[in-house]
Amino acid sequence: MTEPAAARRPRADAARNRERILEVANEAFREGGLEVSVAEIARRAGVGSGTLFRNFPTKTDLIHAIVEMHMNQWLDVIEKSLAAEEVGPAFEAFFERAVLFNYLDRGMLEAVKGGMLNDDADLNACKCEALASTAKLIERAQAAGVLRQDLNADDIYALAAGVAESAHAAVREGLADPKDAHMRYMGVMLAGLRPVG
Amino acid sequence: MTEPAAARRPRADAARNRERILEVANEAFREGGLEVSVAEIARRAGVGSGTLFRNFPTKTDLIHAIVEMHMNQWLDVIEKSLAAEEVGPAFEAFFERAVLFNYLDRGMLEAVKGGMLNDDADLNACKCEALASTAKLIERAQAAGVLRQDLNADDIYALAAGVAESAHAAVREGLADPKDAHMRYMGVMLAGLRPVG
DNA sequence: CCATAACCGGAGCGTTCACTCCGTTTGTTG
DNA sequence: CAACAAACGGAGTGAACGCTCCGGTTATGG
Repeated sequence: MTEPAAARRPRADAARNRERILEVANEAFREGGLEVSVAEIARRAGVGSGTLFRNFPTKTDLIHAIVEMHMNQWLDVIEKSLAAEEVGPAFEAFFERAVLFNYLDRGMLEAVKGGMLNDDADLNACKCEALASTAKLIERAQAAGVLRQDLNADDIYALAAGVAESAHAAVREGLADPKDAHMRYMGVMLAGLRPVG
Repeated sequence: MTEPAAARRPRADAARNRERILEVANEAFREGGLEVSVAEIARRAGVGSGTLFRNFPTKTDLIHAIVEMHMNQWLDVIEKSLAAEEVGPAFEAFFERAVLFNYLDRGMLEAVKGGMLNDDADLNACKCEALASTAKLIERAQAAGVLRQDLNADDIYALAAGVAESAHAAVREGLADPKDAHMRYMGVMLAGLRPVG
């Protein structure tokens, strides 16, 4: 009986390289979108492309790893929002963070728009968990009378992505400072989200 | 004294090919975005790539021609909206068309997001004319008390693009039928656009 | 300190893209 | 209808991309 999946700890330099690649790729995708080349990432990380592909056999694998990282961070955000006391401000703060999440990271935005969360089993699990938790948050807000009844968790994310896109447009046209452009249309959208009547 | 820019009328088949290329490219970019290859467009138009490049020396030139076409159509829409009688419904109908305009054409959306309207003098002129006319429409709506005061023409287009993006997200998640997805968040946005108080 | 396996870098491969070049075909004109 | 310029099409070019391969290097356990 050999040990089939012993998976001994990797060499120290290898582990360091893997972390550095993830770090650099995250930054590169955030600023330049997913079309940043693998060679460029390897160069910035100070490794050869061979090393990169040993850790992530395809570019898609690398992207998936980073997206999963972000999804886990996002799950934390949702949990913290669920723990908040006042329902109304909690929902508004949550929505702001959702817009910011979509606004700050070009790569993540492109990954979600490309349907990447449905391609991978792990990512899909994250997505489902996020949607379930978000649904709770939304139901509370609706029960408290601070959110329209005709919207579900998917709608909220779709709208957040839209506001982020509007913010990008505002930056492009010189209407807003990139630092706080995500807030430019927050007032409009929050007004639209309140119950009618 | 020779005639330096006589520009004699092109051959009949050449004119036909040029029109067919524009037609096919328009459809291809609308459905597939700007990354559709030039070879693919030539194939669908039933011409060689040489013929395509003789009419449009670069891919960018072809895109510019199509974008200009759409901008002229859009200028007509604005003029018609300005001619309408009732200010409130006119503005809402205009905003719906703006969302639809961004929703229906992937290529156009990408071109605008890529800042293409600023790269070319003709396109920039169209853009400026559109913004000026739209500003009139907006000022009337604001004067009639049906639109927030803190938004200008650029803002309205940024918001319309955002709603279109949200609609695409809704289609992706299976929330809406592609045929009328652009209407899914219209109620939310129009509520947000009304003056506060 | 040495043997060895794990790890490294980057040259090279196959593909795709925008774009060019040129021998052939075709519409036009007198 | 003939002769010519205009237009055609598609093979070919160079650059960029994701990815593979392998001879050299280095961390690590005994």
